[in-house]
Amino acid sequence: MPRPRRPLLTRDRIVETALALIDADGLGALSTRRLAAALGVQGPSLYNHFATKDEILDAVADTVTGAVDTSGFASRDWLAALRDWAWSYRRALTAHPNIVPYLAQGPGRRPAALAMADAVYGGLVRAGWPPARATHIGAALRYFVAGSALGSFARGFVEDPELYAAHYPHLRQAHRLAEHQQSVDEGAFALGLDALLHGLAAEYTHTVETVESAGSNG
Amino acid sequence: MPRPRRPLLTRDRIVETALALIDADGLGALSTRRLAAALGVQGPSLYNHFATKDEILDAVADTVTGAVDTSGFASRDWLAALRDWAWSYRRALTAHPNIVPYLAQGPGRRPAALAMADAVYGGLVRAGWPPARATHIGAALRYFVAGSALGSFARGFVEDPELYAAHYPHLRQAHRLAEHQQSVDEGAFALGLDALLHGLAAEYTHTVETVESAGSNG
DNA sequence: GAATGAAAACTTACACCGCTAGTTTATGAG
DNA sequence: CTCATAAACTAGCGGTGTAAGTTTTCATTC
Repeated sequence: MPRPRRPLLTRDRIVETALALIDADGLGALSTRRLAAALGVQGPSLYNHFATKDEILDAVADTVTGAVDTSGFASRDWLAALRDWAWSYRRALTAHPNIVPYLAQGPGRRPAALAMADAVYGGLVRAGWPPARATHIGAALRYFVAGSALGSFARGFVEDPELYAAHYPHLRQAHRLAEHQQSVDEGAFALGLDALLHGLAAEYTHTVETVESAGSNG
Repeated sequence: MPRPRRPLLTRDRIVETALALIDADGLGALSTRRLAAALGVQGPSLYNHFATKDEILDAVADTVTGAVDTSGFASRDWLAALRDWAWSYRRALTAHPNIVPYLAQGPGRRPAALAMADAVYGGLVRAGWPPARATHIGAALRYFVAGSALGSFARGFVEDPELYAAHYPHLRQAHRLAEHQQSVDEGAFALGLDALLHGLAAEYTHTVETVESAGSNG
């Protein structure tokens, strides 16, 4: 089959199908040949649209990150905006958990990740945080969200309860975690996020409001 | 070469060499043939000592996790113990950043990860936290540490400053992040950890101390 | 001490992987 | 109409994890 009258592939169709395969079968199960087959095409044809497989994965990761809502930084106070963003970020990642290990390794050349970082940083600076602090806060929350989406505490626990009872006395009920995985993960996320934001709010009164009053007085 | 008089391989030697290769060249550069060559042996010989490559990686991940110090939970108050543990955990992971993407995906069948979870959970329960809360706190801190070791904010940024200036106004100086990567990451970690612990301390006075006094009064 | 079974190296080989090169033909621009 | 480009193809390279079977040594048992 030579060049077809209507192109069989588009970047969007490739990315869309890749994400569906990753969601269904995991990151390790995505090969260029399998992806091409799902698109009704031979493997190397993908290279007419992307230079490497990693470029495809970057595009997939970017569409996932693109679903994150940072609009709160334009309309709400910084604390509420951070909370909204963190939850939206978490929802976007847990909707496609299999791509998270790839996605979590830095923003790279992915526009959506950079736009997100830009919005968060800008919102915090506008709220009065010193630039260095704004960078740290954005990074800290990203760590927390990415970590929570990547390494579910419950996932990967073994079935046999005896194994835990014998060696790890406090994990006697660990096998129950699998049943409640989602609620454990969400509970841990909610608790950790609240604690983080509580701590940041305290820091804010010390750092920003003190500086502001000192500045207006001097 | 048939069976040698003295075994050429041991599990320990395999794990040690695998970690060295991963540290040097990254996770993706570790193949069974390359690992075997570094050990002076042919590829399939590894399968006399490990059933799969993943089993080797699990063992590597477990030795890294084994370096984490949880002794604080036996000797210090829970807040100090959590802080010590989190820093030790972070140091253990950042000493071998290339294995983190593999390691961060849950405790699985790795004894050191399970022992760590057991120590943290036990320490928190002993301090008076309700079991469910103890689970959540341990998970939340693990999210944060793993996320910080995995997805450095700075790593992966592109060289060209113009690229950022044009599209992401607030990230105008983002290219500088690469220069200060380590200090940004450590600063973000320190700030986030302090905020998290600050929030947990506040929660503790509400949850545990209130319950205890109510219990002693009732 | 001989016999035997497991252990630990080997070689060979399979199916799959990402990707390159070169071919063919349809498209769209001049 | 010409022609470079685009988008599909086929063939194939070097690499991957690992299964299968071979050989020899070690460790154990009679």
